[in-house]
Amino acid sequence: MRAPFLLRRKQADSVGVPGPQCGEPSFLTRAGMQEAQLSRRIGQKKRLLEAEEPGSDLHGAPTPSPTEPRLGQPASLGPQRSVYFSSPKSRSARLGSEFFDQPAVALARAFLGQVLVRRLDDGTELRGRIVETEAYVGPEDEAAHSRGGRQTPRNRGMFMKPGTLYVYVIYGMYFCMNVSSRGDGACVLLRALEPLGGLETMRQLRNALRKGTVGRALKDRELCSGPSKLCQALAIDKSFDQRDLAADTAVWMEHSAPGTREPAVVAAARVGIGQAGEWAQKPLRFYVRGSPWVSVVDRTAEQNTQSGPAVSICAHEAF
DNA sequence: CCACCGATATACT
DNA sequence: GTATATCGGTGGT
Repeated sequence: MRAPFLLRRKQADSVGVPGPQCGEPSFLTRAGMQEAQLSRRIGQKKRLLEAEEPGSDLHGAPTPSPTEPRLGQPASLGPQRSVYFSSPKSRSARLGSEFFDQPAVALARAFLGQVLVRRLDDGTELRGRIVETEAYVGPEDEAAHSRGGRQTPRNRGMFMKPGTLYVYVIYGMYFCMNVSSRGDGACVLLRALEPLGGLETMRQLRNALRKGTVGRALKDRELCSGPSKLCQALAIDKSFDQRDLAADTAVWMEHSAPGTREPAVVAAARVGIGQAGEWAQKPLRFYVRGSPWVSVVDRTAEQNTQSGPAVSICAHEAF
């Protein structure tokens, strides 16, 4: 049962990381293998992929671009000021540093509806709307990796400037992706996306890493409905740890389309927090009410949350 | 729908 | 050695 998984790993190893990117850390593990593997798979299935997804997926050549200059190009110089009112002309609604500079709870809520974008080495852009997040508020938060002010090589990203990614390995085989917020040791975990573009590539990436039967096709709802699922679907791994979401060329966040209504938000207890005492109960998980893309629905929390459809909450909501 | 289980890197007792 | 911000398969209700 385990054999196919190991086998795939070995094959990927022997193929090796494409590694053309200057500046990419060379200790890439999974995602490096993912992309190597994906390139091969895409080679095989290119026609299939081209048939679907008229928009953004796979317009480029399957060969990886020679370099991926990941430091200091567009975003840091660019149109930082008008994040909220970016001109209709500039296709870039990219969120800049100032957006991430909010306390964890505010940022966790503000993320809902925004679009996470991942550009692969071959130019493929994968997109998903954020529908579920969790806030980890800092050293006082017993459920946070930064509890008690702990700082280790692993969680350093939590203490870096707002917008810094904190990607860590969980249960030995999966990744979770966080964004540092304002406040030392505070961050926001991304838990679920509504996939918007590059779904077939996401399916490939997810399938490539699944153990056991390789056969069955994943439903759209299984692509990004969980913190580690979305990392698989977007090929996010440890090499993304401590990158700047406001400046990186392979991953960034875009403001939701103008005119998009604020989603009704449910506040619920965080998932997978067992031994964190009172902190385990606090409503620090936020998700879009009614979204089918959320990983775990909490009916009780939905009843206790007074927010109905967006129209009726205006008077009462106290963000 | 649910409970159980195994896989297994990292931090901590 | 033990716990963990998970996932997917199996088998039950």
